[in-house]
Amino acid sequence: MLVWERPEPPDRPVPAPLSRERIVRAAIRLADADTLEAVSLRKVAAALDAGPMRLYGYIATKDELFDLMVDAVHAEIRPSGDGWRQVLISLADTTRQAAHRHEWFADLIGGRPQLGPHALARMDAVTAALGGVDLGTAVPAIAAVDAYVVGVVRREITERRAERATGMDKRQWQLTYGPYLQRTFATGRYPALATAVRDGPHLDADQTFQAGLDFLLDGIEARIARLSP
Amino acid sequence: MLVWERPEPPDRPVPAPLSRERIVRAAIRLADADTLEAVSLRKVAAALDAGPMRLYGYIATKDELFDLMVDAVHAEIRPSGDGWRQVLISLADTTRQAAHRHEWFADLIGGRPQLGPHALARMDAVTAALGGVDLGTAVPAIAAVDAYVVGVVRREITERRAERATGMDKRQWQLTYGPYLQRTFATGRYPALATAVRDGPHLDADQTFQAGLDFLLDGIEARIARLSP
DNA sequence: GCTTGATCGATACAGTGTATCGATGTTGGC
DNA sequence: GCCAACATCGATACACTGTATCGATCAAGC
Repeated sequence: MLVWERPEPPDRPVPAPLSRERIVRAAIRLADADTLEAVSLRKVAAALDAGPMRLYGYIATKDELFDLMVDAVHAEIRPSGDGWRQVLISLADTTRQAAHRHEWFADLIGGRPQLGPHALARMDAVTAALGGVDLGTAVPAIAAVDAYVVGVVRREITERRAERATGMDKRQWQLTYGPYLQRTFATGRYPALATAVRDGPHLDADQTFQAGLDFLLDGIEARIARLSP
Repeated sequence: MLVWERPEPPDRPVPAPLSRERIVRAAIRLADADTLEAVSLRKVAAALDAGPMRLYGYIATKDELFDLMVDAVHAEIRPSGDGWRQVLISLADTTRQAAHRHEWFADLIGGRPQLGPHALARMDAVTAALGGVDLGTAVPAIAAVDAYVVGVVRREITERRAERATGMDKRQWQLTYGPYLQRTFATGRYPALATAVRDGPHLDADQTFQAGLDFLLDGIEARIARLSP
């Protein structure tokens, strides 16, 4: 064959160079589209036209990939506002919104040390914004809001999945879990809970989130007021 | 061979009858001794002298086994006390203690709907104990405390594991993560966080937990006082 | 006593994370 | 310019996972 007739190089001549960022983005795409369990090193590698072992040049282990995914989400969390109260509200809100955008975030949050650059940057921003508050209050206050958000986000995502697993809306969910709950409530074993469910407030997710956050912030406010009258 | 010389039946003549409870106990033993990841259906079955598929007569799926494990832990959580504040403190404390006894609990808590009999019984007991509080406040208050505890417990167990992974005590941990943190702090990228770590309060786990819980309870108390002056 | 039916668990399958190590490409020495 | 030594990379392999399948096994009914 004549050299000048050499066929075109294949469509993907040189495999696109990999990077931690590309790997993390591919993993997040997989997790967003499905579940965290859908993220396997093989699938991530396949999405990048690479063999599984290729990834190990960039990440040491699958857990490290998860850590990087979590830190990437922290980059999306940018609390802002005037005054400590608004900043903490914003911290809670933006974290919650990020978890709603990336449901798998709820599975990882709080489960690994958060020492990535973006997580630290977010903590730094919040700490700076609370500059007016004495550190003895600010530090536990931030920790408390963080913990509360972790718990709320997990519960919310869990409930959302349960609803989605049975049908699509809340009506369907009640139809599926209803019989079981009806039966167990009918035993009369949980009388207080039954009346609370029947007569108590029927708050939606946003309202419940706000109510708990208000408790927390009111408690913090009381302490601040106590210290600087 | 003569029939009356028939050898003794094997040491385990009849395989011990299985039950959900025995299976769950075996799984919890495995998880307590190691990690949740150490719980595989094969190992659980082996601990009960059974083949893996034998378990499927009692549980439908591995997730269901996890749900049962979580509910078994809920049976250990028995909040008590006089007055709504003490009951909520007890709810938080006993939940936290259960998580410290079963570290894997932190991996599952909040991650699945908690509709098992013991979880419902615990919720019923708490709801009943808050009988004196108007339902519009009691329901979100319980939810908030629950969420807060979930977040705290996850953070605590995560930190404990990180410490244990590097050595055995906090000194070792600082020696290992120290250089990385020192380097990142030395960049000056997180000035507010750096001063907070340097000058802020050095609370231990118990104190941080108490501080956040106090914020929450003070906020709840304020609302109760506002409603019934 | 034989057939039929149900039950149970050994085998098999598709998938996982990652250790190993030979093929490959690159560089240094002469 | 050529070859050898070295480093790098990723295909193969391994041990393990949850669980579907379905043939062997045992009990019931006539």
